[in-house]
Amino acid sequence: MEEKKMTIGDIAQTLGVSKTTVSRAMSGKGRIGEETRKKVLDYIAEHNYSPNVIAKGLAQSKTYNIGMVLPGDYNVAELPFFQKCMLGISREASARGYDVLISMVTKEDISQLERAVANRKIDGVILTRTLTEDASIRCLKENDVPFVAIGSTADDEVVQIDNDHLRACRELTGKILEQGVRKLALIGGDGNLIVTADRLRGFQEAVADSRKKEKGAGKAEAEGAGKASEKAHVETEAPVWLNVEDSREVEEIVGQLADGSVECIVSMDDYLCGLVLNALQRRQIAVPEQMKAASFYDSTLLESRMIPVTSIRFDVEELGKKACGLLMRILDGEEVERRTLLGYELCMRRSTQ
Amino acid sequence: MEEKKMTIGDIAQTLGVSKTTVSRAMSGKGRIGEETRKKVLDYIAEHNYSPNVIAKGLAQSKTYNIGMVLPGDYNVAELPFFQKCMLGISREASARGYDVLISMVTKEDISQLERAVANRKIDGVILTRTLTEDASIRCLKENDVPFVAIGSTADDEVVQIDNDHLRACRELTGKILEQGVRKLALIGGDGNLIVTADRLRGFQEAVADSRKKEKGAGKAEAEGAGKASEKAHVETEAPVWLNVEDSREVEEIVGQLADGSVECIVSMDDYLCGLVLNALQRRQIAVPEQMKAASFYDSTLLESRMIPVTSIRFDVEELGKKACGLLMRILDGEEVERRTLLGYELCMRRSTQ
DNA sequence: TTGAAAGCGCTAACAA
DNA sequence: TTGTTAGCGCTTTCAA
Repeated sequence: MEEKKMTIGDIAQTLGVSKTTVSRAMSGKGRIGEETRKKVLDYIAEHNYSPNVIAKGLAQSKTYNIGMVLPGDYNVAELPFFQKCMLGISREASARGYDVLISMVTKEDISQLERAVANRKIDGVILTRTLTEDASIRCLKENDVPFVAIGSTADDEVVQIDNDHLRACRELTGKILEQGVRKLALIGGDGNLIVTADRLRGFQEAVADSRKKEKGAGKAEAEGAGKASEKAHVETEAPVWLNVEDSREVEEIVGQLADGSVECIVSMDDYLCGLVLNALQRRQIAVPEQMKAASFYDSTLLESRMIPVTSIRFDVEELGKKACGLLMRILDGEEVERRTLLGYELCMRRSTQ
Repeated sequence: MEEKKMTIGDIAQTLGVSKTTVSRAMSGKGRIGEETRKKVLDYIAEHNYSPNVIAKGLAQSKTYNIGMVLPGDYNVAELPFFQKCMLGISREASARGYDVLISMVTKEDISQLERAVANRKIDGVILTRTLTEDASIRCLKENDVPFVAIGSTADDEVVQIDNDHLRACRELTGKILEQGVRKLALIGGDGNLIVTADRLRGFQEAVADSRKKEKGAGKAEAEGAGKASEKAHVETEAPVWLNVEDSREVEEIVGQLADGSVECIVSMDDYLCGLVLNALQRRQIAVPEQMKAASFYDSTLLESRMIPVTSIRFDVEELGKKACGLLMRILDGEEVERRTLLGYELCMRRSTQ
């Protein structure tokens, strides 16, 4: 009853041309008279016909769908990161005539992705995070499905894009150290994630850097001050906890740190940082006077907190967009850069003053 | 190079049967000899062939995709609700052989949904929220796309499913009133959302109810107490703020309420409640001693807070699953109930003690 | 510049 | 019980 059921054949018939002509007019491929072309396009516009993408896809062995792989784990999935990323991807895909199909996977179960691949429902895939031992990546490679990974991976064959977490964490840590804070601690989540490892390295590099500088300074001083510098090094040795999951663990860690052995706690995401702030508050430890805090992502999770929290901000929507753009280029047969690093923004706030 | 490119024709040929036979063996439709059937299925299993769903779809005018419509607004999209919902939907869909295609829409721009519909990429749609003036609903109706709405709407033609927010809010409010709290306030977000209206009504009904009871009690007393009861009524008149968006507004509201005119603030979602707790903390108002607080959703947003917050918990994954189940039944041509109300769980916690 | 015809991989009458 | 034959709506050689 709608124009909906109109086909390329109907148009051809009423216009007295062949289906081929109509097809050509729309795609712009192949020679076609400017006149007839206009005639067809006008008709199409007037009756707002839109072609059946499924049929088109069948003929071209394309689907005009891209798959987006999301974590299906309970707590992880809630992070605002994935939603923002989805926005970027879906906008970019939409602008290019693609739709986004989702597959929610866990470390153990990637059946949704496997199904989408086996059913040939997608032309390519965007992974929204990477694991050290990534079943999704294996699946995609085995089936020759083009994909790009948001996040980093050691596998050089993988087209990957991410914010520069290593540098971000190094700069953040460095800035805090520059402010005169000596004793830092780092708390992070899943150690299987490559970001976690990257941030850890950034953190450690900054700490080591500062130690080196002090050593230099120490040496200069040492000529008059003897062993004083020796102790400074030790103090810069920074404790790290990974695979931290719930508030119980955080409580315990904060308990251990609160004895004055540490001056600033860097958390690897806003959820963890929230738990840290919470634990501190419970112990009546004032931020930033008695303990400083810094975090990653700068999401709404911390927005509603008492003190503005020093944080790294990533433009996640842009990340999603760029990732999608990369995938599109791959689908178009272009060669693309294997590794893209996006920037970040350091937001120094009251929590580390 | 993979078995991937195998078609029903190849199988038919190597097995010396017709394509129809293979098709029948797989679908179970039409008569077919138990023997040949087994032969075909065995072959398929052995070579792990999986049929081309696109081609199948074209032949049946089906896509085996359902659309999921998500809010593309910035702050809203971050709510954990949608992620959980997505999990439920995608699990159920997957189990039934469907994939999930996403469309992110805003109040002004539903172009992604329109595209998916125009391109016939989806067999049906699940809306994850409803607006009073809903462009998505209009679009779906106009194009005869089957859909179910998560959330409520006045439109009786729409198949809708939701948790019973009205009762939930009424019970929550009632419980708090029963505890002897007199003066309540309600803070909510977008007044355009039907849930907002429902919760408001629940709140007001509970307040009115309690007033009525007091009136009854008041009358009994009145014989000896004169005008005392008169005042009690006035105190139960509860202030309501809707369309509250950011921390600035919340700060202002809490400032007004903190003069002792109100004993408990009910927030319509965890984000708002977080802002309220924040504002209270800033003013050194102790929860629950000086001000009680209650919220909706019981999400991780509040999990990392000092005090456990009284809240309504909804099983959102279940909601998504059920919604998807409903849609599947509609797609199968079944008649389904127009309105499904799911339960909730009242979690009374320290914040209202 | 245009059109006819053969597919894309599958389903579904209709025969056999 | 099985096979034949048309399609589904579009693209794409290959001729004209």
